[in-house]
Amino acid sequence: MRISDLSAASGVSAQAIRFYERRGLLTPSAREDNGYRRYDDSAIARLTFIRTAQSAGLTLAEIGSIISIREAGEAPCKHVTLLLASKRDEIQRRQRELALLESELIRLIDASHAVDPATCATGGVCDVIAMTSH
Amino acid sequence: MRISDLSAASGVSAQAIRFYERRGLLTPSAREDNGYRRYDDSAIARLTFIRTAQSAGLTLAEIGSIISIREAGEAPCKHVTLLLASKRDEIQRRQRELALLESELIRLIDASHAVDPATCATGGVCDVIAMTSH
DNA sequence: CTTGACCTTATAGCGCAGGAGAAGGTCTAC
DNA sequence: GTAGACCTTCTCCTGCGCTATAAGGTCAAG
Repeated sequence: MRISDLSAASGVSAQAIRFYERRGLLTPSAREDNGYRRYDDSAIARLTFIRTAQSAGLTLAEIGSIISIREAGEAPCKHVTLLLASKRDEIQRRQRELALLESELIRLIDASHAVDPATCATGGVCDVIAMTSH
Repeated sequence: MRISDLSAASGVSAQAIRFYERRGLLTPSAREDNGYRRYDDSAIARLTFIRTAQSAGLTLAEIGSIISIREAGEAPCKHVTLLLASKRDEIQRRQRELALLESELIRLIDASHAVDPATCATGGVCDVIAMTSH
């Protein structure tokens, strides 16, 4: 299988496949005499794994760390569990940040209805923005 | 006032101030004979405005659009209200995405407890990740 | 023998908000 | 006169995940 076949079979662009290779996520099983990359079917499964892990919110670096452990002959289970838990924590942190920002925005939008364009912030830029609770 | 004075008065680095200038957010009131930037007190208020708007989730481009309207002699109220509303929508979209991702992660973490490292995914990389609901 | 479809590498760019550093000019104090 | 504290412009670097382009090699069909 050559790179365009792998691309067609996996739905991942050839450029992205080469990019993953540079990141250590997927190595061709061999090279042809002319230097072309050669892949076997396991490459399709590998790309599926990468895309699935991405959809679970993992970065390529994190995905690479899982693959490294597996290729070192160990089971990455414990590592994966820790990774997923820290990702969950990160997302929950981010959710709290967004909730704060959302309520702030709603407050500002409410306040904006009470502002008169004719007299607002003639010295500054915008009175509504200035009402942000810092 | 020179750039380092403005930096000290505002808490914004001199490099960031120059960066804002390139983005059209803050122009020095004049240049000294030697080319040094000169600022008056309104620059402090302008930087405070920029930082406040940033904390409300606006990008520099969006902040610049508000400033442009004000400098064109108009009140940016309507524009600001629209901007804040679309920002709120964007954040709510992002919140929904994160909530989905969070429940997915929690599901995977739960499932990971049932996996045996000795027998998991010997052909692939990781069974837990593969359980992601696509 | 040339066209066209593939492949290779290397490099640059996106958006976002700056930070870091080079290479040089300027001004004051000692 | 020289140290050092400013200032100027310029370009590159960061993280993230690619995409796009250039410049060239390879191979089968017509």
